[in-house]
Order: sequence, then C-alpha cells, then structure tokens
Amino acid sequence: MVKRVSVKDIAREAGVSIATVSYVINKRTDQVIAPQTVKRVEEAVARLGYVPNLGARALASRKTKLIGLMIPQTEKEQRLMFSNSFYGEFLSGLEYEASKKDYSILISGSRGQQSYSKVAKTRSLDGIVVVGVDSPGDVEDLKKADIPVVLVDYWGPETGVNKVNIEDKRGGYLAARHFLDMGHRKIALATGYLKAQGVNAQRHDGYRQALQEAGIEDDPGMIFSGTVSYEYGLELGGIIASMEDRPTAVFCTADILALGLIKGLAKASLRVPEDVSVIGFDDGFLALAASPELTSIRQDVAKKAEVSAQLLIDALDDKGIAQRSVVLQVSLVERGTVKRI
Amino acid sequence: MVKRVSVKDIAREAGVSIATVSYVINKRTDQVIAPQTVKRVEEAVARLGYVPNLGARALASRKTKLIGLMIPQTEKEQRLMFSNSFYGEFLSGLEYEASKKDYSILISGSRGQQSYSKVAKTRSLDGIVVVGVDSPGDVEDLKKADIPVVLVDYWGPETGVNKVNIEDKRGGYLAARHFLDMGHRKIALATGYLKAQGVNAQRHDGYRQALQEAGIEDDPGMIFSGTVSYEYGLELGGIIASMEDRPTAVFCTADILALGLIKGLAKASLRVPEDVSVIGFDDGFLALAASPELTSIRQDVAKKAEVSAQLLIDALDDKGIAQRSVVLQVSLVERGTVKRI
DNA sequence: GTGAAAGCGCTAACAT
DNA sequence: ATGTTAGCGCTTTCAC
Repeated sequence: MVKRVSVKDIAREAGVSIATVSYVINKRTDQVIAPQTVKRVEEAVARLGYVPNLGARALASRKTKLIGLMIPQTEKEQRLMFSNSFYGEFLSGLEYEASKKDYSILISGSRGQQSYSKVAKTRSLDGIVVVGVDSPGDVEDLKKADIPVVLVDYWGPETGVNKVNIEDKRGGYLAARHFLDMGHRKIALATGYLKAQGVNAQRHDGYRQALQEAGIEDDPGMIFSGTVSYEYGLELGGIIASMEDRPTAVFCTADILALGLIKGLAKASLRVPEDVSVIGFDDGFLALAASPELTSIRQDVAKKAEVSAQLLIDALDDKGIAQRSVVLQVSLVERGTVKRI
Repeated sequence: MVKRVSVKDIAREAGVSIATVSYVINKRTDQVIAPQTVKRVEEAVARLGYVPNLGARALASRKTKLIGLMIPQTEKEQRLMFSNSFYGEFLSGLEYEASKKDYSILISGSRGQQSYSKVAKTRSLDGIVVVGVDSPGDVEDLKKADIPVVLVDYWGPETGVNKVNIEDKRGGYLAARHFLDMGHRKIALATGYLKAQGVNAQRHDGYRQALQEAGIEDDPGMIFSGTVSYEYGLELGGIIASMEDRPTAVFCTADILALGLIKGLAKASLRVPEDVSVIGFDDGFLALAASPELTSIRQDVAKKAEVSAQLLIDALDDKGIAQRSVVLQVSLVERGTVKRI
C-alpha cells in the first residue's frame, strides 16, 4: 500500500498541529479556529488529497459509522436469502437512507458460531438491523452487543429494542375477508414456516380470524407451510390440484409463492382464477408480472427500510438505546386472480 | 459502551504479555508458544469472552478483511439497483464465498463525490468488486485505490485489474441464431443502454453478427434501448404492438425486460409466442415464472459471484494486484416463447 | 486559538 | 519461548 496521507502530513503541510487539523476536518463548533487557519488546513487537505481513515477514527472516537444488516440464510447452503427480492429492495432502501448520514452498510448472516453480537463486536458496529429474527434466543444474543437494534418483521414481546413491522395480521384478515366476500368458503393458506413470533404466524392469525367470523371452522388440511420460494409454490400447485376436496381459493403469504403456485396449478391444467382464486402478499413487481396480474396485499418495502434506518440513526444520535415500535399499513390491491363464485 | 475486553485484559488474566496473547489469538506458526501457555491464554479468552476488534487490528496490520461491493444506482433516485434480482443473487454468492475466508462485505454505490477510490480509502477496503462499471473514468479512479479490483460485466481494455464476464456476445448470437433457425427474419432487440464497454453492447454485437450472417441488414428501427426494468419492457410491448411493420421476434437482454414486454404485448392483445416470439437473458427464476415459460440465455450468477470472490481473495493473499480474466459460459435454454414460422 | 500528549486495541520488530 | 516497545491514524482532554 502506498503511503497514506494522514493528519500528520496535513499538519506539516499547513504548519499547524494535528489537533488543529482534527478540529477543522470535523468542523467542530466547540472549538474556535481562526478562519485563515481553517483555510490553510483545507487547502492542504485538497492539495494532498487527504481522506480520513474511518478505522482509525473509530478507534479513537468509538464510532464506526457502520450499520450491520443481518439477513436470514437459506437452510441448505447458508447463503443469504437474496433470492427473495424483498431483501434486495430492503437493503437498497436502507443503504439509501443510511448513506445520507454517512453510514455504511455491512452485510452479514449468522453462520455457525458467528452470532449477531459477535459480528457486532468484532466489527464495532454502531447499530444493527435484523430482518426476520429467527428465535427469541437471537434477540437475547443481540442485546449483548449493547448497541441500538432494529428488529424488522419480528413480533416478539421483547423490550429494549426498536421494532418495525407491517400490519401482518390485518393483511391476512383482508385477504381471507376478500375471498369470503367473493363467495369462497374453502380457503387454503400457503405460507413459509409458522414461527411463533414471525410474520407468517400473524398473517395466519388474521386469516383464521376472518374465517372464524364467517363461521368456518379450522381445517388443518387447508394449511400448507414450507419455504418461501417459487419452488415450494410450484410443488403446492401440484398438491392442491390433486386434492379431492380442493380449495377454491389460496392465500399465499408471499407473491413469489403465489407465482409458483399458479404455475403449479397450470401444470395440472387448473386455471387462475377460473378454477382456483389466489391472493399474494407483498405486491412487488412480481404481482404485475404474473398473468393474470396478481391480487395481493400491498406492503411498502422502501418505507419499511426508511423507517428502520430512521429509528436506528435516531437512536445512534441520542447516544441511548431508544425503544420504539412502528407498524406500517397494508392494503388489498385487487387485480385479476380472484373470481366471484 | 460497556468496557471492552481487550488483549490487555487477557494478558493480565493469563499472566502473560500482550504480544503472547496476540500470537496465540492469531495462531501464528512462526512463533513458537508453549502448549500450556496457549492453553492459559485460550482459557482466559473464553472466560472473559474476548472478541478481537478488527478495526484496531486493521490499524496495526493494514488489513481490514473488508471487501467492498459496488452496485450501480438507479438514475432517478440514486438507490442501489437491487430491484433487479441479479444483484441480490450476486451479493448472496459473494458474501458466501468471502465469509469462508473471514471477509465481510461492505455495500456501497458511488454517489456524488463519493468515488469508488474514496470509499475504498476511507473504509480501508482490502479489495473491491464492481458490478457494471459505468465508464472508463471509473476504472481509472478505481486504480487510485491501489488495491485488488474485480470488474464484473465490463468489457473495457484496461489492464491491471481482474475481470469476470460471461459470453455476452455469444449469448446474443445464440438468441438471434435461434430465432433465425425458427424461421424469423424480423428480429428486434430490447436492451438496456448500449454503453460502449457494457454487456449490452456485446449482446447487441452477437445479435447483429447472427443477422448479418443470415444476410439481414441492420435496421435501427429494430433496436430498442432503455432501462433494464419491468416498466420499460411493458412500455416496449405497447410500442412494438402498434408498429406497422412489426417484428415477429424480440430478443430481450434481461428476463425482467422480457416479462414486461410479454405483459405489454398482452395488453395490446398480442400473444406470445403465437404473435410474437421472445427470448430473454439470465434465465433466473423469472424465466420459469413467466407464462409461457421463457426461452432464455442462461448465465450462472452464483458462479459469477464465486469466481469474483476467488479472484479477489487470491489477489489479496498474494499481496500483489494480480490480473486475471475469466469468461463464463452461457447457453440457450429452450422453453415456450419461441414459435417456428 | 492552538498545541502537546495520552490513548483507543492491536501487530510486529526487536530484545531477552 | 516470551516480553518490551513503537507505532497504525485519529480524537480528546488539558495546557498554554
């Protein structure tokens, strides 16, 4: 590595001390520096092409300006789950907001003994955003890091952390309610795993509540739970097509699941919505790419990311571990995959 | 922040010097430490729950174990382009490979005066991967960072950097050739912007070569260039549908473009492949989600990411800025969107 | 207004 | 086989 330009070099070049250089670089208002000194330093900075070394700054100031984004991993291979475009979109929004305040994003999973808190300490993260916490144990671990935390898509009761959610339960309710309004009675649910504190359990709750209100009793045979993937949807399409007492409608807790399902049904010569009605969840561009276009529960992922960044950065600014909880709205977007019967 | 456990604490606890602690922690083979001393240190580490501070280590060793991933930004809002799932998949693969060697990934764009080289210096990145370099100027800038670089999807002539590409030109050739073999003569191209050193220009070249070989002369009216997005595809669908001398086939340089196009055509009551044949590029899950399933040029994104990580880490290990170039294969995957005429 | 000096946590000569 | 010590580049009291 070529010789780095450091504060020392700037100090020499400008004929001042390194402390003064530091004051100028950080535009500190509590230190009064003569305007001409400021100018000399700034010129030296420009002339020598100085850029601060955030690592060194972090060591001295205990602030890295680094935010960790923890993403769930695929079961088989332990790869970060960016196949689901939801995560990419979230990252995109988070980075956008964070960069406005000069924070960078470090991506990580929690592989093996690489726990969240360990990554946080090793990398001296200022704060951490976790999407889809796996278990309450993870939250406990996270607290050990002793930095502001934002939990996204997690419905656990824990306090002392920030939370960002959407109205998952209402989403499930809206979907099932819509099916009911359209005359359906046999309504299936296709979902990711139903972890106790996860979003799917909430969506399931909402779905069930709507059915109950309509006097329809629980039918475990109508609940299909697996991975949130196109492949699982595809598989389900085949399974549902071959059921003897087939549902007339299926609520999928993710658009990607719905697309797979529609394809799976098509392979079994079942058409949507003529034979089976479908509602998805997310309402990303996938919903529009489907044919017919997918009726779906809309959530605003960019907003979710923006709010997450805001809560975290606010907490970081306050120097305290704030605790807030935000729940964003969802809505039903009607398109072409639900038929009145 | 609670008191951090440092090497000093471990040294005191184990009754050794901090140098010894460092040696043990880093399992250095050039230093011989008595087994029992190693044991004492390791016990102290476990007892006190010590985790190294990579920031401090970086300052002393000049290695951050940080790899920067630079992603193109959307024009309007300057958000990282994770809407295209290609980038998410790439990130996923890169992180997976990098984490095996204890490297973390820092995500960044190049907003405003935040040039690649500046980010690299500020964050003391060990190496950098840039997907879809914008301009030759960026490459020049990148070299200023003076660290190993991997350029992905960039066909410039620059030396001194690693490059990872796929057979873009051959992909374009295969697509056009296939249309020709199926009897098509009026073949349009739908693509992202044709930057001189970009992948689209290559795919365009291959497409054109195939047409030329078939004695078909260039027709600028058959080239449609815009953003790589579902929306642009949609728009094109409408435009193409209303052409008086409409093409019978369209080669899209991205699946997402093809999906939009198919939908746009459908809105104009044109069916694929009955009225218009379509071939996409990437062959990700979108190709399967389309109906009918999309004929597409397949590329292996996970492999691309893996190779990128490998080239970079090799260069990092060698302490030199190696220079290698890898070109991965593509192939035509026939599905249901091309009709023989 | 500005500077001297300590120290953040760690590595790497160089001693011993 | 282990310890001493000098930084890495920066911020931050505390003097002057």
